[in-house]
Amino acid sequence: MTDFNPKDTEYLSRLQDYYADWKSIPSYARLCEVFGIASKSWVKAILTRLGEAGFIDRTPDGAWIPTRQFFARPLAESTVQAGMPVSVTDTQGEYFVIDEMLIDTPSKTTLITVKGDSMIDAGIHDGDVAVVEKRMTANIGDIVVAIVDDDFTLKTLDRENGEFILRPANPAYPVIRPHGKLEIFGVLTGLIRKYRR
Amino acid sequence: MTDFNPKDTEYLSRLQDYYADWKSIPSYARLCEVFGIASKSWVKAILTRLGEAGFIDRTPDGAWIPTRQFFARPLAESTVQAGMPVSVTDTQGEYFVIDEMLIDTPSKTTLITVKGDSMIDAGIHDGDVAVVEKRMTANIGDIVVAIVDDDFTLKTLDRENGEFILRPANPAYPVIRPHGKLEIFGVLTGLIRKYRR
DNA sequence: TTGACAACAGAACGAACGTTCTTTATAGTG
DNA sequence: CACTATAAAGAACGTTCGTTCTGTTGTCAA
Repeated sequence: MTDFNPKDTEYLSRLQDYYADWKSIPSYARLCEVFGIASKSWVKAILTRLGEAGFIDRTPDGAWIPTRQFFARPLAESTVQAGMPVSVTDTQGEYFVIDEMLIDTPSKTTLITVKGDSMIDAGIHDGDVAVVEKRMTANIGDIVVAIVDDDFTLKTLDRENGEFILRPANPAYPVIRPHGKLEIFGVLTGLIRKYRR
Repeated sequence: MTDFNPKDTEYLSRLQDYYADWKSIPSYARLCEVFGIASKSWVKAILTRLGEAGFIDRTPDGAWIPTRQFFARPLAESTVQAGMPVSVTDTQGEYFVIDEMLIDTPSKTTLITVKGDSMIDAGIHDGDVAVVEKRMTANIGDIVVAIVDDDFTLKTLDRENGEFILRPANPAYPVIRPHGKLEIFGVLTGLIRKYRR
């Protein structure tokens, strides 16, 4: 078995292009066309090398699947200490898939556009998109989407005199003390902001 | 053939969760386990309905693949007017793909982890991930990643007496007045935050 | 010019896969 | 109770898949 060589880079990009189109890694027979070769066994050798290089992996069933590295978005790190900028260290080898980072359980995750500035001190602005994992329990200190009197609100969950309360992150808004029922709709697990360009 | 019914929603969720883990749609046999049923033919019936509902499709080879709708998640809208919560309108039919929303030009986009709190008043916290589109020009008012004296920093671009300056969004930090060269590395186009769970 | 190795091609084979058809269980309805 | 639709189980079958083994071609160096 030979090592991953520059020629395999070409095969990798062909595979990436196919995957971008079809969102799946096809059979060896179809990969012969994709790679422009005629030998299934050689396709297997190529995929094995790509696998050893960390771009693809296999399921317990033996099916080839892309890894994080396959989607390859470089993650750099800007170190700004005490306001004085230090260099961006291009963290080689570290990769990052946005959807995967933000969403663990797709079926339980909802996105909610935030309206209002009642959480502005927590860095949550009007128009931001909140990533909310639907569940009925939360911990003190979590930012939650709560259902109070049949209405939804995004606040920090806290406790006062043994009762749950909902704290805004803006002194201009009052603490919500739900008398009676407090239902949790979900917990804030992520935040997305888009700047107009 | 029956219509897509509420029970299929459960099967769809299972499939989405499996796909989130393995990035592939497995064989009917494995889907029996995933769905918790014992019949391959019924799995096929389910997938056919999911296909007719637009969540999955097939390649020319017959392999099942996810569609855009498969990844898209519902975008709800929480209207919080003047701090008083109003109901979440579950915007039916509106979908949202995070990667696609945040990244227009993948090849020019870099992700940078933010360190420090010099932009905290702009709602950019320590540990947030900045989505940066690499380009050398920017407009006044844009939040930019600038290269000052061979160092990188995230600040708002402004102008003072005909000279470019970099404003932090935190009164505790000084305005940076680069004497001489000011290079723009890129422009902030998005922001991602992950809350620990 | 020969040897060695990398880069494929091709065939053979058993296992797994998708498809189709038939049968069974469950739930609702009149 | 019988009838009907839905939800699933199960078997049977031809095709395709991945795997393995062997054969061929090209290239470069000694």
